[in-house]
Amino acid sequence: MPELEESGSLPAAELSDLERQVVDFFVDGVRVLGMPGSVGEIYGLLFISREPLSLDDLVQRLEISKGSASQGLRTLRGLGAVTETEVPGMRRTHFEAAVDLKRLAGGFIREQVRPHLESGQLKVGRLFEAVAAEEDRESREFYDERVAKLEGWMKRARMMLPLMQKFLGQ
Amino acid sequence: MPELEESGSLPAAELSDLERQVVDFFVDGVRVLGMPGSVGEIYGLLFISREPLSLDDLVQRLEISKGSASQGLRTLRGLGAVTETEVPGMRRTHFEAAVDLKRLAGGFIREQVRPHLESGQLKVGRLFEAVAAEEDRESREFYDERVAKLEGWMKRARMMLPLMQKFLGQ
DNA sequence: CAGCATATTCATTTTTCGTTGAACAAGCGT
DNA sequence: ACGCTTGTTCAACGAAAAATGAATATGCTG
Repeated sequence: MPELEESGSLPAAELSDLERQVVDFFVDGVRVLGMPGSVGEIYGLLFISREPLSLDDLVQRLEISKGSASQGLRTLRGLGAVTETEVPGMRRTHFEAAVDLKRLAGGFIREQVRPHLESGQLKVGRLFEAVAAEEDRESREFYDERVAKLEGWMKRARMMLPLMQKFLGQ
Repeated sequence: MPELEESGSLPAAELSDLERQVVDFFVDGVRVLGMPGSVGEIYGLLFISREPLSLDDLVQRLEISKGSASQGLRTLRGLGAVTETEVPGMRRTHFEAAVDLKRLAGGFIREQVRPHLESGQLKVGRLFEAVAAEEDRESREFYDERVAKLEGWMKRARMMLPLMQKFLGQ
């Protein structure tokens, strides 16, 4: 009795050698960026798939839970790293990987980088207030210089973002 | 009986408001970069200290274990983010924060970024081999295009490093 | 609108990662 | 050489993050 694999919803073929390697590549990649490995698995498999995959495809082929798949897809959608596509005649929604580097970088910066830079800026503001409360003049001057340096670093970081995007954009 | 606080090695003053804020600022900062919070605590306190601190100073003021302090300092030294200084008449070695952005960024790139990019490059090489093993011509062409795209991304990432360093340098 | 297929949520379990602290090592001063 | 101060290592522990899967929600389709 031969095992079928598609159309219906059956035994879920194991990942090929190539697929496994690509998935692992992206697992490492997203880990470096501070995201859970399952996000990398999902993006990796979509990246190397010739056709869009459904949530259930991902669950079966990657052997992860529906919960992980759902949450991972939400994250990737938020980043603009996957897009939903309607596959004619199929009910469930399918996903494919966005492979435009500019878009990917933009999503990451928007979702993961900017929020930190913004909250950092707020904190620097509060730091200046804390410095002003210092009584001793020499200490205050030292602290002020340090916090000013911090402010400069943050400014540079903010300036670098558009630069990066420009560089990555084709 | 008044509590003394310095020279000897006694009760370890609590962090001031300013110190606490700076420490927290760097805890967040290094977390974003994927490092343990204690590394941020240590760097933060050194950053806002007018004089170099010993390992024991860090243990007492931050209320962390010697183990964390030792390991954190090792990490920071590896990054070039702290330097050892000899304080005359004191046996134990003291540390101060390096506050040159170029140096900090360089250390981070060298220790944390480059290794990943290099192993990534190796993996892309193996991916091309795996693609070559694909029998079906159309599939092979698709896979080859995708892996080539990956290779391009890695190349861009490598090109961006010197750009960043140049931008951050002075 | 009943019944089924699909997707999300979230309390619980599992795994990963960081911290602790005691044991150990290194080296200075007497 | 010995004791004492300082620093490192590492097994065990604990906290935090991720994965799971059952319960719940959503919404087609007939």
